[in-house]
Amino acid sequence: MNDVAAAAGVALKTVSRVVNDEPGVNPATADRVRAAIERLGYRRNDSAATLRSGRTASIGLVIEDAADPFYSGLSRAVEDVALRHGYLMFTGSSSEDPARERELVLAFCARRVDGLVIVPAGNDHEYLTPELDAGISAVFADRPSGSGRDLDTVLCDNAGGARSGVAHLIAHGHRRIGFIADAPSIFTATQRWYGYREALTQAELPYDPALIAMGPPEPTRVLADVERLLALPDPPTALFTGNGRTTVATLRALNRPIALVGFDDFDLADLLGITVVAQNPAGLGKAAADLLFSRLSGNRDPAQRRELPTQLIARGSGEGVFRLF
Amino acid sequence: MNDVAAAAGVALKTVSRVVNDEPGVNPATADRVRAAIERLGYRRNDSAATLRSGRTASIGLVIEDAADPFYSGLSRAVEDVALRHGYLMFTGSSSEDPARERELVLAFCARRVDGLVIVPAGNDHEYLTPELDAGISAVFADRPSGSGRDLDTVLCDNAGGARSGVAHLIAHGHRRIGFIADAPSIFTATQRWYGYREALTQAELPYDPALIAMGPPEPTRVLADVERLLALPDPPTALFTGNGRTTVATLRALNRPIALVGFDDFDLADLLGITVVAQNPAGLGKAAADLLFSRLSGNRDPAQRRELPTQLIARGSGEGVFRLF
DNA sequence: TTGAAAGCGTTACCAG
DNA sequence: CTGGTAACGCTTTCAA
Repeated sequence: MNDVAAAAGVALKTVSRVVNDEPGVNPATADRVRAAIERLGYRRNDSAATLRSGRTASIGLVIEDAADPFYSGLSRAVEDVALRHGYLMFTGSSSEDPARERELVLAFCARRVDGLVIVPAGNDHEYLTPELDAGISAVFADRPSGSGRDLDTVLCDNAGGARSGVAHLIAHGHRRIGFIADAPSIFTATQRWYGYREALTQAELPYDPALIAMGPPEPTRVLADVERLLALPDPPTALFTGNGRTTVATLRALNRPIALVGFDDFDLADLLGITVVAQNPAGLGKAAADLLFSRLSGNRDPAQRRELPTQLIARGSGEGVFRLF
Repeated sequence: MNDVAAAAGVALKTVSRVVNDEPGVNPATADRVRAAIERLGYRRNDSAATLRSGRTASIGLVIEDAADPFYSGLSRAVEDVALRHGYLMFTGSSSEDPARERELVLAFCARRVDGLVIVPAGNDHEYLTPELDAGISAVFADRPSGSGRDLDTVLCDNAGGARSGVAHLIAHGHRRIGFIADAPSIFTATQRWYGYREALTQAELPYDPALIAMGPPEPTRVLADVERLLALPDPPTALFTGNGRTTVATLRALNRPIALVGFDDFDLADLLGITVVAQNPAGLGKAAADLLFSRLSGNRDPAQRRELPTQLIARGSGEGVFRLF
């Protein structure tokens, strides 16, 4: 910038004004400066600007896995909002590891991001307190935090969605419905389990623990659980699966038709004729990012918790019409 | 850092040494410094470190769309390599818009990233020259650049993959094979088209332009093209589709069985029984990132171009066994 | 409309 | 092993 100033025959500050589109520069002078910038191939060093001004115009996003379609949809939505605000985005995948989540978040904070969107892998967010005190804003998406300061949170209606999916199966005459989902340690899995039970209660159906299969999302585990459920003396006539990965693993594990509704929509579910309770990953990301940017522009309201609706999409597998076998 | 130094009763420089794990600090002194750091909740400001040292320990990744499974797989692989090296990653989606690609890249450069992995949306990368001169490393992934300096490039074997897929259909007796793909302006589409023609030539089959349908990846366009091909007086008995999105759009457009092989594997292709030529997005990302980090650690060899192999996975649709209809 | 000087928080360099 | 001082490239503040 010094060189540019010298080349253009103006003061450093004037170059700064031109670079930042600040008002109050003679157009002719500005043109001269811009010519010098072009000629010297000058590019502003944002680190220096950050150091002085304290604002980086960047945010950090921590998700579970960038390669998972649900989180990549969320990620793209956050990115779009950020870019519209002129912000850049750091991304990191926690792989469901609280320590890695923490490292990523703190590394982003050391880079002095202005804000964070976090899909919590862990439950404890005390480690955020010093950063929040230092003025960094943060929003939780997809899952809430169990501890630490009360922060903006955007979730989907997990319990309600599961309730509607299970109620749909009940409406089609099913009385024994298997529930296959992630481990209860995962917030969303527990909420959907809760919705499953609510639907049974509303229909005055008994709750049978033998029909519940919650555990890690590995295909082999799901396969074993599907086989266990179907081998019961009084087997389920329908299955409700707790998320996209589980639905797909279940489909791969099945070798004969059975009524099925899955939480999460996924690509090609339409061609396979799978009835799903769809949530909206992009909507979740957009809502979280919008909330973050309202904080960044000064919103000091109490922390809010938003819950996005789900949508039941009937495609056959929940209504006794099977394409897959 | 000043406060920490005061609290620990040492000089600024000593704190810096402790923070950066530099050798030559008395362990007792170091402990005292660390205690002060803990007590004051101090976090190093990376912007200032960057300003002084010139290294940011961060890279930028520009892909076509973070929500696309192919690019999200690539993205996750790049991220893993970066994190293993202690680097953070900026991500941006170009949406196939050269101007947006350029803006993202230059914004990353203004943040003084040490390196870039770029999936080119545009063909002209002259704009990179000043950045490269300034010492930033860059690697192209998935597609090469048409102009600008010769840079490391990682591609998959597009022509060879298409050739093997089409040859597979020919081996199963097909003599008229439709080719549905992205517009010829996309490098990968053109390469695969080339492979398609090679396979015909090798089998001494005629090339019929009426069987070619290249254009934007919109479902409506694909639908129209599928209908056009099937309505030909001498319609194709098989289709070769040029990428994952096109394959899925084609499947949605079909209403009766026809032999089909698609470029790109995708989730659930196994359940749908779709034969594909699989490329490896994670492998592409890893190779590109490895190449970038070898440059960052001083490798000054001439730019290299790597081509990753593809793999034909037969699942039925290419062999006359259909699950979908 | 323009400029000069101070200072952001760190690391580099040289001295002790 | 430890410390002082300069400097990184910019923005802020104040003055002209």
